[in-house]
Amino acid sequence: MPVTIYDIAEGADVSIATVSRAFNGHPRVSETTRERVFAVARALGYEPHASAQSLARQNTQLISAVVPIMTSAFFMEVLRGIQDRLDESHYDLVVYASRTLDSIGGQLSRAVQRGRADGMLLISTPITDARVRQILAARQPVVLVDAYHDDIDSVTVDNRRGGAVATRHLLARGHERIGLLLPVEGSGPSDQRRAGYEDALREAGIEVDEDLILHAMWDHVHHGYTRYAGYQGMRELMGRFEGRDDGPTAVFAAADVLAYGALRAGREAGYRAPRDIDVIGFDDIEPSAYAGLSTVRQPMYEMGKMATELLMRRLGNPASPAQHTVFAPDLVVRESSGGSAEKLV
Amino acid sequence: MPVTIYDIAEGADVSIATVSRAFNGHPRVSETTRERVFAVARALGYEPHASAQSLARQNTQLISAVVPIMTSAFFMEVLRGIQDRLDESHYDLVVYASRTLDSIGGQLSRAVQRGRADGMLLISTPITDARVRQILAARQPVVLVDAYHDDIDSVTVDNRRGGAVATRHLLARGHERIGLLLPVEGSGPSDQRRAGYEDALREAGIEVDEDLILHAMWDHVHHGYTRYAGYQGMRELMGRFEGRDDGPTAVFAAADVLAYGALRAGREAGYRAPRDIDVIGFDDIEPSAYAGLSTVRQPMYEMGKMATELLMRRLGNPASPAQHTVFAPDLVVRESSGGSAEKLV
DNA sequence: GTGAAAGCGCTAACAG
DNA sequence: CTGTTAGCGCTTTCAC
Repeated sequence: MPVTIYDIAEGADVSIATVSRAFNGHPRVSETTRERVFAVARALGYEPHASAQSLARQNTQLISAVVPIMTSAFFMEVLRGIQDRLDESHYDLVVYASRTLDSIGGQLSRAVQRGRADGMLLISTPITDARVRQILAARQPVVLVDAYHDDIDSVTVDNRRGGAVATRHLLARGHERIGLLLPVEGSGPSDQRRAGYEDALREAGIEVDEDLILHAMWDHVHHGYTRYAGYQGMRELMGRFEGRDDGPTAVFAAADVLAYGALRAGREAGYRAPRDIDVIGFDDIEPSAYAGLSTVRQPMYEMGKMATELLMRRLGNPASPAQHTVFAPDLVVRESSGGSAEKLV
Repeated sequence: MPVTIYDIAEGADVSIATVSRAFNGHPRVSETTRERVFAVARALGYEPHASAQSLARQNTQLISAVVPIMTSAFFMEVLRGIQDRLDESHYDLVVYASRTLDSIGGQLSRAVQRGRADGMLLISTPITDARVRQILAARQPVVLVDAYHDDIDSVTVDNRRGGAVATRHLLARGHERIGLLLPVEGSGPSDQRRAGYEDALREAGIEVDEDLILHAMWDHVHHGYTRYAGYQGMRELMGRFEGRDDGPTAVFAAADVLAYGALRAGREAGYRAPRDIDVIGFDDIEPSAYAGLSTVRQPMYEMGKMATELLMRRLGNPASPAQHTVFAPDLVVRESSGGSAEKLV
């Protein structure tokens, strides 16, 4: 039978209140009783019951993270950051990983259940009005990562600037016909990346050509954030310029996974990057280093850490106005756009 | 103020017991009152309080997973399997990711706290006697993944056979001097992989040469499971045969990350795989496909799923004898040992 | 400094 | 079919 404060109260000949105080470091417990309590507790192998504490204290010491699992490589890095910050706290992490972007609503509902967690981290979760209501109704502190809403704390990378950085790199390499591969329409971050792409082109005095821009129409459940979507997207893009001489000489894929698929489609068509076509992605997930993919890096670890930091603060101060942290993206040049391959592996 | 069963009992003009019964699908509640209860609950936006339920029911509907975060790529795949199985249940997942293999004890302690979770998944966690005691004392169902102990359910891959498979592949490619790169000594899985390596050599009538075998002495906190350890290990190995002509013509790295480092060290020394040296790893984590690394694949997704399945069963039947599931490893030939590179990306 | 007692919100006998 | 009541294990006033 598990041992409770009653057992140790009896053993130490004090009341359960004193045991509780002793364990919670309450100042007004005499040194001698405190020691006696601890001695008995140790002898009996006592451990406070988490659920009972949660109920009495009205908090769980749990924070939850909701994440679409197809962003796994991205999430792992963010998770490292979360974990590092959490290690300094007394919070544990419960993970709600949804298989598709649409089932994420269900995971969210579980995560916001009363008494489940004290706060919530939403990673790469598209924020619809319905979800905002759900979140607000839960009266739980929330921090968004890689997503944005005016009224909710968020940590993002400057996607627009990132899009521009990627595009400028390609422009600097002499390209003027630059394809843009996007996930399905309506994703906040990728809309921004597109805006950056257009910014850079206009800067360079180049007109935006819709023929060069393509939204994935595949893998809708993953909102087009898959290798397959990139593969099909690239084929489609190449198909548009079949037999013409004004096809793209470079491609900016708005996510690394899209770039992987694009590289493959290009390869199948006989194009090698960067010999025949330059390719750059966005994210810099782990495999990209091995694939030699040029990309725009999001500081995922830092984003996770910062998001957790913000959440910890908000836990202590729920009323303060929403805070938005924006990280700067970094250009990472690898062989897919002419960089040296020597840094690989 | 959050709404409780008392509020909805009052609103529906029944007792709290009836509300509780209605929500728990108890058969003996009349259809009419049930509907009335639900109506009021919906109107008031009632949601049961998780902690209160946990305390009263003496279970949390939470299962925990303890994992060393440096096995992240491995873990992500396992996590997918866990999540898929969990989606069919009413359990949520709390993740204890430790930064080093040594701090895993602390995470374990948090995970086993009374009232925290109903069961536990230990991923790639070395099982010492002290930990076994800790686990047993917690009286929590536990399933090990990628780790083994007689008295605890486990899901593993046949590491010995995997080691033999990798080695035989190299032997079949004509190699007779095969280097073996291992993490620090004493890791269960890698000891088995080494045993398989020796099995294969003996089968082929080749004597085991200790000079060809090397334990990482770097990155002790990660028990040598890092790229850096592989890098240094490979340099050390090459150093041993400096100026001799009996150096290894192939290397079996007991983990993919070690292989990455080894490839790099080889490259720096002017060796390219597979032109000058064959390299094969173990695990088949995601980047390996991009790196073109031949490897022995562990079915990580299936292992996660199976482990969760076993845990669910044990939750219902705590007393049954420990069950050990062993998966067969798969050889995956890629360009680092002569396979076609066309499948990359 | 310590104890008594009233919750925290829900479940589960036990009655009826 | 439904209500009463006693917990689940711990925290926290409020007294002394």
